[in-house]
This record gives sequence, structure tokens and C-alpha cells, in this order.
Amino acid sequence: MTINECSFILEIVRYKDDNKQQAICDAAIELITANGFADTSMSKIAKAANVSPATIYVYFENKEELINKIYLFVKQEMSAELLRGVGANRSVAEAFKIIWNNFYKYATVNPVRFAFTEQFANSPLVARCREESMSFFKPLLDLFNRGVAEKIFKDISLEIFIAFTFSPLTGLIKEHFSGGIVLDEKALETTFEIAWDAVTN
Amino acid sequence: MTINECSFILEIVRYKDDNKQQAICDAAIELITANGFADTSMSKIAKAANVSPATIYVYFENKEELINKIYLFVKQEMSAELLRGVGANRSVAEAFKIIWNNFYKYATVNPVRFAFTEQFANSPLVARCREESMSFFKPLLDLFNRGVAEKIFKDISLEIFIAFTFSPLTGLIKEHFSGGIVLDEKALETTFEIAWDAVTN
DNA sequence: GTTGATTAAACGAACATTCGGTTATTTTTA
DNA sequence: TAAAAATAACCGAATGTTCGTTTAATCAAC
Repeated sequence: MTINECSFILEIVRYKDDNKQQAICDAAIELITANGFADTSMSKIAKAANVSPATIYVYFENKEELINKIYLFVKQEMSAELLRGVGANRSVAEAFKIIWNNFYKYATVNPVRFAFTEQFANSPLVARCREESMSFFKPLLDLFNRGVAEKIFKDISLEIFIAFTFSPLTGLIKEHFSGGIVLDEKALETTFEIAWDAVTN
Repeated sequence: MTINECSFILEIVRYKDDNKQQAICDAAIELITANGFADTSMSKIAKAANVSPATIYVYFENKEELINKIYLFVKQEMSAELLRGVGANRSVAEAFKIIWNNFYKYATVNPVRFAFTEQFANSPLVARCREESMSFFKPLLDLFNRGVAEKIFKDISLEIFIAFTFSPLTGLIKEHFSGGIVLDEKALETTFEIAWDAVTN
């Protein structure tokens, strides 16, 4: 998926160069993840994307809008990947396991994008688009509600559910990326079992 | 505790004003938490601390050192608070519960410092002082090892242990601060019980 | 009067953004 | 269909501002 296929970003344009917009976004994600927000200027993004600084302003109003749109794009991409292979007739247990594995897979296949979202989500910048980014995860909410109705999941809030499923996984993936641990298949399976036991009756 | 009582930061000085250094740190933490690293300049920190920009350079070599030292200071302060009330003759269960509550208390009493550490820890800046910041939590490692030896805790890695104890709590506290949920005493107790069950045999 | 904390002022560099002009594509006109 | 007109992408250079940091002078304490 390119950023222009992302419906909420797409505007009606005639011959803008998709590759150019994508190059700008990729460069920004890469630089911000490597050097942080403070050290990533528009000129550096432009240089890394092989584009004039002025061209960035053809696609984005300003720096803040650029970063916000990138965040929302990555979040939407991630939420779409989470549901890959989850058909409507899956059991709660099956669907949850698939989503769990998809989450791990997305993070390991896209480590830079994953790290970017974590950095953004833990910065004050997230305040301006927290609501919109949460809307992408409605399918996960639906699955949770289904699991509670079927008395598979404990009668807890969605937030506590996530706190014992995706928060631990996220934390371990970050440790894995920073070199503190090796999150191999065995450790991943152990983690899944503890998470499953934690949120099920 | 003031930042000058923090041994690894203290230098031998005669007339330097402790209040001034503390004011600089407090201002930096406040501004960075509110506006992020990119929007927090040395002049803004100086202005908020009622100090000349040049004065900051009396206490800190440069901006990077300032931010790193603040991070390490807050981490050390937090790790010290975690152990408050944990005597040597506590059982594993008692000690863990106390530390758990101390963590929650520190975060709620010092929300800005807590948010600062989360922002820093999720940024690439953390790479330069990850090791040093982890050294503060050796007591927690000791408790974990004791619990494993006594067959109270599951035979898992420290990282997985933390992933199902402090990661969920951290996530819920952040949700609490951002207004997404209310983390009251009851929810906190529920969370503790799930965490305890997740990591104990 | 010496010492060291403190600062106002100033430094070049880098910042986000804009401007004027050019190029590439589409639409209109014939 | 072919050329002309219109449109919008695209860019290099320049805008004024702010950045992190330094310097040289002042101030306060002994």
C-alpha cells in the first residue's frame, strides 16, 4: 500500500508523483526513528528523499501535518495487517492468535515504522490525533466484545485486556530491537500462553 | 532529593546555587513533556527557569548532556522510591506488592517526570544511556531471582516478568493520564491480581 | 581584591517556510 | 490531430527567525 491509497489522506490530484510522496514519507520515518524529532529537519528529509524542500510543501501543509499524516498512515497500515487471515467464521481463540502473530510479524517486518509509531505515541505530539488513530482498531474491540460475550475472556475493560496482551508483546519487541533480549519463537510462544491465560476465564 | 544530591551528577562546587540547577531541570522536564524535544530550546528552558541561557552551560556541557542527566536523575529517583518500605525481611509477595504500589504512587505523584521518562525511553536518545539507567533496577532483579529460587515466580526471563507486571501497569497509567480511562483503586487491584497470577506458579 | 557565579549580547549555523521561475502534463481550441 | 493555453508539479535560492553555544563583562561573596 502506498500512502496515496490511504483514503483519508488522498486528495484529488492529477499528476502528482506517488513515488515522490512515498519517498518523502519513508525518508521522514527513517530519519525520525534514527535521530528523533529534534534532529530531523525538513531540509534533511528533502535531501534523503532526493527532493527539493519546497516540494514537500506541495504534498503537506507544514511539518506538523507531515508527521501527523505519516503516523495515521502507519497506524492504518498496521491495523489492516493485523486482520490479515482473520475470516468472519473464525473462533475467538483462532482470531486472537492470528492477530497476535500478525502484530509480531508487522513489527519485525517493519521495525522502523514500528519504532516510529512508538516514539510518536509516547510524545506529546500524539495528542492531536489520538482519537483518529484509535478508530482503526475497532475490529479488535469487536473481537474483544465477542470474547467477553462468549465468556472466553474475563469481564475486564478493553484497556486492561490490551495491557495484558499487546502491551507485554510491544515491550518485548522493543527489548528485542534494542538488543536486550532475543525474542525467538519459543519465547514468543511462552509469552502468548501467559497472555492468553491472563485474559481468559 | 535534589539533583545535586544525586551522586553521579554532583561535582565539587562552591557557590553554585542548587535551586538554580533544580529550576533548570524542572523547567526542561516540564517543557519537554508538554511540547516535545523538537519544540524545547535552551532559551525556552532558560526563560522558564528564570535564568540566562549561558547559566545552563555552567551546570551542563551541552543540551544533550542536560537531557541525559535529567533522564538518569529521574530514573534513579524513581528506582529509589520503588524500594520505600521494603525491608530486608519482607517476603517475596509482600515486597512485590509494595514495589508495585510504589510504582503507581510515583507515577501519579510525579506525572510530568513519569511522562518525561516514557517519552525519552521511546526515543532514539535513550540509546546513549540505556545501560546506565538499567543499573538502577538491580534490587528488582534481586527480588525476581529470589522469587524464582523460592518457586513463587514462574521460571521465565526477567524481561517477560516485567512484560506482565510493570508494562501493563505503565500502559494503564499512560491511558489514565491521557484521559482514556480512570485507573481507580478497584481497577488497580484487578490489574495487580492478573499480573500476580500471570507471573506466579 | 580576588574568585567564581551570572549574564547580556553576540556568534555562525540551521531552521521552517516562501518566492519566482521552469518544466511537464492536460485541456482547449482549431 | 496539432498547436496553444492553462494548470500544477517541481526546484534552487532566499526569507526572516530561532537555534545551540560562546565571549566578555558584571556582580556578589569572602
